[in-house]
Amino acid sequence: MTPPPAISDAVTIELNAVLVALTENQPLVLTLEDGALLPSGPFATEHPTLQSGVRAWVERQTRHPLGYVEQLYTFADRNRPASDGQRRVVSISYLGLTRERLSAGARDPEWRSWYRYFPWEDWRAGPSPLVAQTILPQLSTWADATVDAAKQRERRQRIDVNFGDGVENWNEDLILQRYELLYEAGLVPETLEERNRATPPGIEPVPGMPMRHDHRRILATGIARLRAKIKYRPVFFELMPPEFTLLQLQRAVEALAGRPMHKQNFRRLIDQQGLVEPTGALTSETRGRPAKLFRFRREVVLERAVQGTKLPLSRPI
Amino acid sequence: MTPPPAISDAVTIELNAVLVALTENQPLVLTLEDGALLPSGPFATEHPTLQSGVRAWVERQTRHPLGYVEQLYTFADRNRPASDGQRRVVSISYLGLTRERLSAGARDPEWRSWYRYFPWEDWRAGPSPLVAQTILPQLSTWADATVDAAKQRERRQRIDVNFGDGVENWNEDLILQRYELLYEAGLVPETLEERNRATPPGIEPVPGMPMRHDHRRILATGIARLRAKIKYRPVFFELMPPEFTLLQLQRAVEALAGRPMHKQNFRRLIDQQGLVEPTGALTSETRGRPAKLFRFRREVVLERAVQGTKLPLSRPI
DNA sequence: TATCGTTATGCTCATTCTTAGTATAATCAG
DNA sequence: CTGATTATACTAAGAATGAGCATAACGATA
Repeated sequence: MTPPPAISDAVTIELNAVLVALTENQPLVLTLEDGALLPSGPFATEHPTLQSGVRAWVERQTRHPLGYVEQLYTFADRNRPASDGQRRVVSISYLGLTRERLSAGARDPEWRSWYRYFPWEDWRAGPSPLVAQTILPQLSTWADATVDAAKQRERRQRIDVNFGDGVENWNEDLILQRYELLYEAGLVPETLEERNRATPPGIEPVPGMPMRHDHRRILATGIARLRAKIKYRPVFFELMPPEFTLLQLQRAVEALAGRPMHKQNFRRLIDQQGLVEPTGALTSETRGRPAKLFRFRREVVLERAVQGTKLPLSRPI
Repeated sequence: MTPPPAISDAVTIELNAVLVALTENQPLVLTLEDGALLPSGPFATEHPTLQSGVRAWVERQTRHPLGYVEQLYTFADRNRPASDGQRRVVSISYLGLTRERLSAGARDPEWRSWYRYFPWEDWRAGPSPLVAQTILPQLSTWADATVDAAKQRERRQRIDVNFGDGVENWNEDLILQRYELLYEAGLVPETLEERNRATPPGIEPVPGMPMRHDHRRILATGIARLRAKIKYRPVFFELMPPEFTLLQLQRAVEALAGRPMHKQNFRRLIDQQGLVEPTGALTSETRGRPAKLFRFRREVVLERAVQGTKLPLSRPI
């Protein structure tokens, strides 16, 4: 049932990482070559496991310990097929969370806000005008551009599910599906190279940086996973400094989720679940009344494994 | 940053599948060689993508269309390291749901209830006596068997989180963690071969069939993913015949989740969410009052993509 | 120094969701 | 005809959620 693999079926493994950090309320991702690539490395024989392979070269590159690592997805890259005698490449991507950032301002690697790649995903200040003003009109045109009535209906429905009406029914977890829809509609290029070709007439490309290969898609996958995960596992503490105020914590979660949250309810949930404990200290870095400092109660991750976290991610806006 | 991979870093890809079907309220999984292996196949050059590779050989083997396929996990098998000139094997596993089963009663491949591999995971008839009577006592012994007080506390906590007290606080999603804990405690063998060695004194092995390599772990991963998934995506319809009664649907979900559900609330949720529509027909295959037949409203998967399903999986028992 | 803007924090209230039923209907076996 | 069995409608209590009011404590500034 498992015939001995032929030589030609040998592949090379490439590891990709979506490394996330958080600074000044911006969700950052580590990039190379002017933001065009995610860091990647080979999976070599000396690595006992895949995950240790990732940790090894990431920590060597960033010189910072990786707080949390999780496998994202594996795929055989269609953009780099088995050709000219090269072995086929299989990419395994990982999501990593890290508390501190590499030398700020460095060019390569460089931390960039992920909203530079997906500007329409930032709804922290309310519905993104990009969606209502640029994306939806063009998607609408795209939906109408098919003669097949059934197909037209299906397109409209997909648009509706993924983007809502531009004001309501926004689900931040659908970032990957939205990206794929935009790509299908020809509104975003799949790769940097593709962007350099002529833009079809009548199409105004949606803002947002492309990357090489399928790295932008991998990034979308990582963000999607993280956005989904924070709803049932308090992984966001991996991105926080040892001590923080509740507002800082809220801003961090908002940065990841890309949407605002109700302050009082956020606090209620966080301490109802016993996720934090006061350090006893206060801070007055901010302007108003000084806030208590808290630290994460790492124990609860064990205790709570059963229930998970709940976040007041204010329902579909 | 990505040095050209050396020849020695070439690997062979193996695809594994956890194929699930459902018959007479038993969750079935497709196995080979007397239940010792999950079906697996090579990833060959002719396959454009990984998923199409899986579909290709699975459908050839089972002669049934695969309703739903999802990638599970990728890992470099430690049990089959690069040795004697062989290339290292990287396994990519998939979860597949199928509506019909292969020739019933066949020996190879053969459908088996997954509870033969994880008997303690079946709580449909209430708390599994295996947990309270066999597993917990032995885990308790294991926890005490370390002198390090901190470690002891940590072990106790893990046991508590994963198994509850044998009666309450059972979370069906933790099947993988439970399996890993049992393995760590030496209560289940990792492989078939391992079982054949001498059992340590004082340890009564927990019932449940082992498999070869790490296939039992892969199976646990698949079940865990499926149990988690049905809570927010109505994938269980992929396992149902075209028409069914609400009780049949409930029994199906219970078979997957391994726990009983509240009948009235189950129905309420299912139709509140518009997941089904009556066919107009009744059935009296059962003894009592005839039940309406329903069919799945496939459209809602699109409409509902935002919200997902909700199931009255009666809270931690 | 009094006021204002700003942030922190405690508390309430209406609404919705869940859980756990009770009650009644419709069939079959005997 | 009776009891067992399954289907289905409906309800009451409690928990969780979403939204907001009210008050506290600070710095800046008039």
